[in-house]
Amino acid sequence: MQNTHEKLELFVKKCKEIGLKITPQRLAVYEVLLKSYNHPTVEEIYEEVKKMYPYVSLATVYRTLETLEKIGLVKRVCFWGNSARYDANTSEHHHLICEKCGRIEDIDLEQKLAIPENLQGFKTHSYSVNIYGLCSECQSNQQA
Amino acid sequence: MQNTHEKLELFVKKCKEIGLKITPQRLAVYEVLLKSYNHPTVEEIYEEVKKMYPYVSLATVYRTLETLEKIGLVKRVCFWGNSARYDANTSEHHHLICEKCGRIEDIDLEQKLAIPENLQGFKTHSYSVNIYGLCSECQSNQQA
DNA sequence: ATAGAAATGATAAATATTATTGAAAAGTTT
DNA sequence: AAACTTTTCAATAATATTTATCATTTCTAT
Ligand SMILES: [Mn+2]
Ligand SMILES: [Mn+2]
Ligand SMILES: [Zn+2]
Ligand SMILES: [Zn+2]
Repeated sequence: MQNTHEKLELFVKKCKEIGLKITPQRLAVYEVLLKSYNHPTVEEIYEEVKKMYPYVSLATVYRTLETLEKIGLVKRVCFWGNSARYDANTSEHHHLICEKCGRIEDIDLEQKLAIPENLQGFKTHSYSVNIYGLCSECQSNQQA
Repeated sequence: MQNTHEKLELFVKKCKEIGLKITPQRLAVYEVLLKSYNHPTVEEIYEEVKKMYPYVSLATVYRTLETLEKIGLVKRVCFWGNSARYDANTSEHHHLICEKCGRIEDIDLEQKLAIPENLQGFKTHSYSVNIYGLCSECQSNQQA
């Protein structure tokens, strides 16, 4: 597992390769996402970035996330609620989702699925497992 | 596997039990979803319902889908794009998603995952697998 | 048939996302 | 370095999606 600093260096390297400019905003958006483990919404990332760059625009955050996704450094996750959430952890991993509050946690599943490369005409390349349930907090709230 | 008619009867029965009124709009929305196997968006369901009830309101479709989900007759799926999609197939099954065009197909995976009832404090109750790839149509388009 | 409760339709409001645009920054050529 | 071209930026406008409001209609039990 790489640390934030190494990941940021990788980002800089990748940008140079592709010919993307390394702007403070891009770095800030990526850094915020690297440091957050709760799969934040665009709005949440925006609020965090604003602490460093108060004049940043929400549209810039949207654009940057789109760019980061395109070059494969972040993933868009969208299993709950109706706003997109992002994840800087691009390694194959799975999610535990609270159906009450929407909390999304990473989970490392030992069990692996063997997915055929071709399935119903699709050429497959990855899979993800979402496990649904109630987080501990929501469980205690429900009892009350 | 029940047919549409049986499912609609079950719906009527369930409504009576819970005290929900059986309105033509509700039946129409559910019927449209029962007959569609492509996980349509709300807008798509609305367009279909309008063919039967030209004066139906989009808000009613949203409301009805929410109600149907609440009583467990439909599921909201949201893995691609940024509008909700619905599925009247509530049995445990999984999905094949084309990352190019967003097509979502059902898939019957023989492999099963054994999910512990308790995981990281969560009380789990179900899981779903999303397999990502390119549909056959998008594969041929890409070669051109 | 009537009354009361609940649902609908039309529309407004709220959220979420994308497109546009002019300016600034960076890169190139001379 | 100046002039020119290209890329990116930020702000805003525009669009898309979802939810709330409320007067009216419909459903259901009596
Ligand atoms: Mn994750
Ligand atoms: Mn399905
Ligand atoms: Zn929760
Ligand atoms: Zn496709």
